[in-house]
Amino acid sequence: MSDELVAAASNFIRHIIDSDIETNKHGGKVATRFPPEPNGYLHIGHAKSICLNFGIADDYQGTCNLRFDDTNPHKENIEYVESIKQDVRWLGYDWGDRLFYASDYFERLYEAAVELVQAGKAYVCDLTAEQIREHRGTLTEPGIPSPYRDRGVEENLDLLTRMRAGEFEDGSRVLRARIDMASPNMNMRDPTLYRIRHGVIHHQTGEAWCIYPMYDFTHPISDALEGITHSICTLEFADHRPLYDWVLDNVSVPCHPQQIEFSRLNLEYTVMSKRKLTQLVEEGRVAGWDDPRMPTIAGLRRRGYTPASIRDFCTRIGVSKSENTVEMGVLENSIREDLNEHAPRRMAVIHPLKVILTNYPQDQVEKLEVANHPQNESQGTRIIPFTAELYIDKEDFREVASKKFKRLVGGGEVRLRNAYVIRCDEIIRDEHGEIIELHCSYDPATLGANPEGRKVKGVIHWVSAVYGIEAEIRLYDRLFNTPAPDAAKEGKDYKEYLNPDSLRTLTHCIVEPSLKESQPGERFQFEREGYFCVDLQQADCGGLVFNRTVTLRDSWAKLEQQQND
RNA sequence: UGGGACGUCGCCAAGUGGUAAGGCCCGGGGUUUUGAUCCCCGUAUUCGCAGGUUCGAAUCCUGCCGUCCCAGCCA
Repeated sequence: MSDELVAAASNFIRHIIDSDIETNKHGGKVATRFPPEPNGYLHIGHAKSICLNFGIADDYQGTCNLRFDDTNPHKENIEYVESIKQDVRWLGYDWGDRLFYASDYFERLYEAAVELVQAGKAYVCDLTAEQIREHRGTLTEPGIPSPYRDRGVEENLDLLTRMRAGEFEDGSRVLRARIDMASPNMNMRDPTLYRIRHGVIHHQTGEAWCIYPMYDFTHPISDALEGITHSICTLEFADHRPLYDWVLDNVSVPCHPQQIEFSRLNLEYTVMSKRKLTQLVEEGRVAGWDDPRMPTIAGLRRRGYTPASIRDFCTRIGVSKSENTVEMGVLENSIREDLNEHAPRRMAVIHPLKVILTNYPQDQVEKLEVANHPQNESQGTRIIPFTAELYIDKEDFREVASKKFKRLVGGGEVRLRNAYVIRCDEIIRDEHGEIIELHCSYDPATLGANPEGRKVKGVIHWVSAVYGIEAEIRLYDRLFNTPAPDAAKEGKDYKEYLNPDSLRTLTHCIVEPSLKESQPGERFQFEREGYFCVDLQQADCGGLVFNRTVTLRDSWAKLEQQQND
């Protein structure tokens, strides 16, 4: 994290913490937590929360716990637990010995429930889920009390004990808080505290329990038991804060953490809800949670994003309470900035077009020593073989083109990057008129020197046809073709906006020979093309596979686009 | 029509009564053997709207408008 120059932006949460420290509200301590539910993989929105919580802990010499909110064994599993730990660690954060599970507190949670019952503040309710819903009222009408609301303490205690003992079926009873059925806040209309769940094996507690506490009961108590000072969550929990405070005010806990809500991240051209991401995975719309098109941490990692770039992104987008949708350009800027500085340059031809240098000795090989980074000598050099047969990219040749096209045209000259200036003398076609080869001549005086008496503007990349190696290159684009797939029009499903061209796989690309030794996860800039990384899962085909992380900025493409409009 | 929150440049976002930071995007110019990078320069007389208080308001008050969230035995 040493090269993070971007200072942590001022935000309203830090203001609150500053003032709490000033007034010694929590004894001057700062303790946060990141509380994921292990029911899916982490995504870039979670990264925002991770950076916020761990970042605050770092900056205030406080602590940040990793706590799994594992109160719903139906949806949770150990694979998710492991992936979450891996992703948080990969992002560069360390929870030290402060790894917790809400399930660590099941016994104490149960004691707290007993305490509420004894105080007449909770009761066992025999209504069905549907009846409870009917009794709850609506947004504009108060609810009506459950017929079981005034059960005696002893009966409630007995029933709760038997719920725990497994005497009742799923759905037959719940424990409810006794608060206010007429509250304008739905969350306060006698919320459910415990439900019965037989037959599920919890990934941490196994079959020890058949009743499981609800989030609204678990979260405040877990926070308090861990001595959390600032319990940061997203906006949709703001309505739950009165309940959070009610729980802490009505059971015996060591402290009363403060819940603060901020707005979650939305990103253009993707979806962020766990439900939708899970659906994309389960329906095979993508290749898995780590598909490079996914906004998951695992997907971004496989795409080639660095932890530093994601942290940088998170500080750039800031933290506030307003609804927001961040443009992809911000994320792309973060990774480009990192990779521009750190990624070694290489040459790779994505759409090969053969070039034969007719005046170059046909069996000669020149070993050109080339810089790995144009602005950073410390990255050293490498050797690239130059031969009479080369490949250039089809996109870099046009038979005829306007003056604006600064690449190779029929009869014209262009600079081969790090090598000679060549002239296109002849265009060779197959029987269908398709261009299959270019015959060119090179100017021997132009290696590391400008040609005499003329200016050659264009520079294109190339790879020796003799020494180049074949590779598969996967070009990724946005997953959806509309900026807000979530805001789908009436009757439209977000999946209808899936971009059919989000992945283009090119199998016969030619890359320079030095890439043969590259390792999974290694990142490069393919000059004039973009940033690529060696696929983490490459192996299926035995060969080299490169994923395009992001293109280079391309003012030529922009110009051409404008001309076409 | 109940409750909670939010509205500052195309997208984020500072600003907390003293005269609109910054980033991304965008436009113009320069350097360049990556149409990349880098470097300059430019981009809100105005803060959802309307009133009011004040010498002075994005910041305070009143009213209005718009957007988001809430009726799981999910988190």
